[in-house]
Amino acid sequence: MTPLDSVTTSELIAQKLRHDILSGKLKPLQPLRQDEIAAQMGVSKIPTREALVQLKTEGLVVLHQNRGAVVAEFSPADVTEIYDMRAALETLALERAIPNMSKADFVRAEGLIEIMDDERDALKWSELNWEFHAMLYRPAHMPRLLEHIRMLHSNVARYVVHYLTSVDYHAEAQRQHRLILQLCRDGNIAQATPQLAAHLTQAGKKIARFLKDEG
Amino acid sequence: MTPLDSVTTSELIAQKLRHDILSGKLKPLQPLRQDEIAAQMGVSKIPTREALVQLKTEGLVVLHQNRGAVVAEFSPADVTEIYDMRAALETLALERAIPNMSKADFVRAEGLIEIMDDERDALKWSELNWEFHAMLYRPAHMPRLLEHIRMLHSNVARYVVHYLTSVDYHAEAQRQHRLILQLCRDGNIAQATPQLAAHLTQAGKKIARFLKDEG
DNA sequence: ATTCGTATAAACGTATACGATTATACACAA
DNA sequence: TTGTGTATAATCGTATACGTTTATACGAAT
Repeated sequence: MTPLDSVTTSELIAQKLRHDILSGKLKPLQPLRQDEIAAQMGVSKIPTREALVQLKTEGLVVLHQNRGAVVAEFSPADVTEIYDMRAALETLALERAIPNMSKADFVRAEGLIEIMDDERDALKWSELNWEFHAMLYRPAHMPRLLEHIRMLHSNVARYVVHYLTSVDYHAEAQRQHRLILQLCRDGNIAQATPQLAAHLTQAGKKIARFLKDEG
Repeated sequence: MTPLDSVTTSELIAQKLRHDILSGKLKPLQPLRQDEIAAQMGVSKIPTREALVQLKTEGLVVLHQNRGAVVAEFSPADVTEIYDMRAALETLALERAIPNMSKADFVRAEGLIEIMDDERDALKWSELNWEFHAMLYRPAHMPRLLEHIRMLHSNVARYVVHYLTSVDYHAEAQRQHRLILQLCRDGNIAQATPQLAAHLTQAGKKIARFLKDEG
């Protein structure tokens, strides 16, 4: 809007909607009306529409022809599918990253784990969790791969937050994080990747079951 | 435009642009001007913009703030990265699909291979090649996974077509296709998935090297 | 000659406006 | 009461219009 915003209005709206969806403020199947969002943000519908197109391809909203957009809902089967994809892609990323990891990477990863020990807010913990994983994968120097993983992660982040607020999974997750990090330090690709895969598919199953149980 | 088109104008434009990019009619780094495209299609800029946003997230175009869109260019490193991702995701899909394959699936897959034997047009061959691979993965019943694979495939399709018009890779690819299909018939997941991975990474390396050599 | 600044044109991003589609409410008939 | 048709409102999708940003051409200064 103002001449100084170096980022486009569409992207600002997409960021806000993304945040509201991931934090749970906007719930699955909730309709997202263009006029309403535009008015609330003080802009017109057009950047709003472009933001919705963006979020559609990210998998966070679903668009129906002439019937508007709703927040995407994921079935338990969808969640396990996404975690299976994550396991496939993240093991690839880790495998390629380990040979390139530096001492500084290990220090920062360890620092993140320690911060996570004390973080009680589920949403913030989830963000730190992503940052930890991303740190493990960045040394692979595969930007497209990282972006795909980020999108998959953000697809299930809502459910992770929801799960974490009900069940205390932190301790077990942290134990696995420390184990994986140690295997990275050792340069032990052969054990690190299956450990990561197990970490992810286990989490996926837990969350899918949780979703199923609560109906 | 007319009241009868059941698909949105944005999607029509996206389809046309996608086709023109994949077929090589629009070349890497070529600018895509909104006004020009809109005038050429006889519509306004707005659906054109939405189509470009869509194609951006598919990785086929790159958008620069206030400087418009260009057809995405992939470096050799990008191509190998995408093939590595494909190998990871497609082996997952195949592994989950094999237990669900039916006799009809095998018949149709074999039919596709035979059609491909006689197809000389590189673009059409590439489309048939995708159809063959998709057929192997559909029984997995993982729609999100299939969609991700489709996007990755379309990202490199241009370069595959380019490669195929210069180098005769058909015979070797067909041999590998027949081998993989036979392993699927046998229900031999343990051999089918590494064979598929080899098929893909080999193709990726060949195409990346080809790109590098021709500058 | 090269560099810098300015004017002009081209292209982008968004607000407004309007026709088309879908949902909702209500009357009427079975 | 229940179902069906129609009128009305709400919402979507796109064209037009306009201000802003970026690129290009040209002239002045070093």
